Amino acid sequence: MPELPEVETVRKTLHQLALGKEIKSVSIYWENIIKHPRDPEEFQHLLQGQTIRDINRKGKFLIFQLDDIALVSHLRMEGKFGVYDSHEEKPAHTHVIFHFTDGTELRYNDVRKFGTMHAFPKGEEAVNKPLIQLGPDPFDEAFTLNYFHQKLKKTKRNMKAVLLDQSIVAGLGNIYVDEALFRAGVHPERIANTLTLEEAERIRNASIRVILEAIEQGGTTIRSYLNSQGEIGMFQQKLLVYGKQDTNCVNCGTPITKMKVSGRGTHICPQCQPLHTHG
DNA sequence: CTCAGTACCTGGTTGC
DNA sequence: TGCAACCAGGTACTGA
Repeated sequence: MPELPEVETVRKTLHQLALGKEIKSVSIYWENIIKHPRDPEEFQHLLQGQTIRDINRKGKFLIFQLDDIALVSHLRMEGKFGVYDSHEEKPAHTHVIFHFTDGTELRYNDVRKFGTMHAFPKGEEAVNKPLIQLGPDPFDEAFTLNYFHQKLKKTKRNMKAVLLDQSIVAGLGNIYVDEALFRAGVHPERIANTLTLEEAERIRNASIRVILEAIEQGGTTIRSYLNSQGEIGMFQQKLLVYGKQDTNCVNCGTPITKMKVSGRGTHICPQCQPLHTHG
């Protein structure tokens, strides 16, 4: 469940469900999820007795602000958080449980075990990996056209790879990159340092719009089981190219095609997103 | 330094 | 039907 709008939806849900709860203890069933501190027992120790005071987000990262600790978590491909009563049956693939003093618990579930958690003394999360590497969110003031165009000028990678690079702009993933490039009318294999300022502006504007609309819709739910409340997104109804191969483009009627770019499944309208300008 | 390829995992789908 | 290969909303690491 993981691009910016989905993580933001999870954040809002957990803010409702978990704020003010005190962690009594932490159970860890797959240690590789815990990245910092290295020692899982130290991680458990840091969180014990801490109360959840706020829940923030940067890019695709959730940041739980506790009394003295910041817990930074990334859901990667399939990570999910949910708050449950402690006696509710524990589904498969539950790898970390934060037991609260009130008899409820926050569970981290992740079929592919790709997700990550980092715990830091409060304040240190912002100056350490992984957060330190992130560029601005699309709608941050820092994501100016000038900033974006300068970044594009410095690389010969294609636009798909550039928009997936979280150090340039944080929060876009495979779905929203395809949607933003389609709305901007730019082919994903266009080389970044060949883009005009006008093309950069179209991509920037499309990225911001797509992300904001998706947040309003509660994110995108595809290929997902019915799960915790945070997952029910509606933006899949607004997708124009992602997963739409062999359907007709809403602009020109040309069939949407699927290809591989930068190792990722990529959806385009070949008519609206030409790689080379014709006649 | 940049960048393409691979590793990390499991499970659903596709195709022989 | 059986089963191997491929695919999946992501990123860290490796080595050229």
